[in-house]
Amino acid sequence: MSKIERHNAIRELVGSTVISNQEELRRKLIRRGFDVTQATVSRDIHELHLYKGPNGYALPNGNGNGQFEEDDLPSVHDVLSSFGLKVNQAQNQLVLITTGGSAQAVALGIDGEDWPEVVGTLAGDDTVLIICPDQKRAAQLRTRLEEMIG
Amino acid sequence: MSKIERHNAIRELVGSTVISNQEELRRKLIRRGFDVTQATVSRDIHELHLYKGPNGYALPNGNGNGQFEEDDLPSVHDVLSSFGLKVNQAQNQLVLITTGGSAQAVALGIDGEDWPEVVGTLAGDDTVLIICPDQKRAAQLRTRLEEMIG
DNA sequence: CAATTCAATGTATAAATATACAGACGCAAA
DNA sequence: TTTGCGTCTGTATATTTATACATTGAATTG
Repeated sequence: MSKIERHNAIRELVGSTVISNQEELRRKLIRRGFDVTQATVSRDIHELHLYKGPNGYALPNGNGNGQFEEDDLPSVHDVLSSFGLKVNQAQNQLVLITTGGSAQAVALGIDGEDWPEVVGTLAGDDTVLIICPDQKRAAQLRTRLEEMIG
Repeated sequence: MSKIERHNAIRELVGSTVISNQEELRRKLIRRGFDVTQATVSRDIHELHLYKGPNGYALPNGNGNGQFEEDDLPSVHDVLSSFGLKVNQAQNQLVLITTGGSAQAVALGIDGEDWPEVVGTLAGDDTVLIICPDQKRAAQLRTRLEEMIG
């Protein structure tokens, strides 16, 4: 994987999660497939002009709006087939398991669709919580997501 | 000289000069009559919530970062009117959409109120999930939140 | 008054971060 | 083909920062 891709990943990570130290960032990068050492992470932080403050690392322009700009949303089909692993349902909620570090991208893909079955989404590292209006529509969405995951 | 005076001196120094590391800050404090060690400087930096970035240390608002003070809970009305966009309800759950990166500040404001309608909150980047005891109280809270958002 | 508590600080060192040096790789020129 | 150069990265370690523990001084308590 390229350095540019790694920088993009770092921007996304520090923009969406709290990263307190370089080791934490390094581990998250490894989970995304970037095999790097602390030295490389330090250099990346320098090159990206990141700040470190009370809440961890941050991007220069504040707390970093979402790394995927509004006009650059990933296709939901692409991200689900690439990163989606499994969907579990609990009443009106779906829990979507993704590959490590991909939850935010997947959530953005889902948000971009404006599906009526989706009230809202919440992304962690490898888990997306999807809130649906009711149980029936959750089941419908689950079927759709599972088809996309393949 | 008092700790408060030292903190004021640090604020002035990092606001007016480039301070790249704690030893440099320590030396400048000594020149102003504050006899301190690196450990004390580190503690001061933590207490003042300073950032360290490409140009050295900076004050919390120095780099345009809009995060709120940790020991100063934001007023829920302030954060909702500033960052709140929309509230959706699904059964006993409310999904509050915020501006990018503001979900945690908003959740903090809500948590600080100890409302009986709030069992708990979960914040992502631009989404806060609020769990309520039941559907009726979720509807009540939704109305209140929407009034605050304006 | 002595004892206790608390905040602040220094010392020593653990943890975090930066960087010198060497090697690998790709590319272009000779 | 070889050579030179630039970029990138890892290893080892230098530098910077955070923190455990002990001490001090002031205020409070019995």
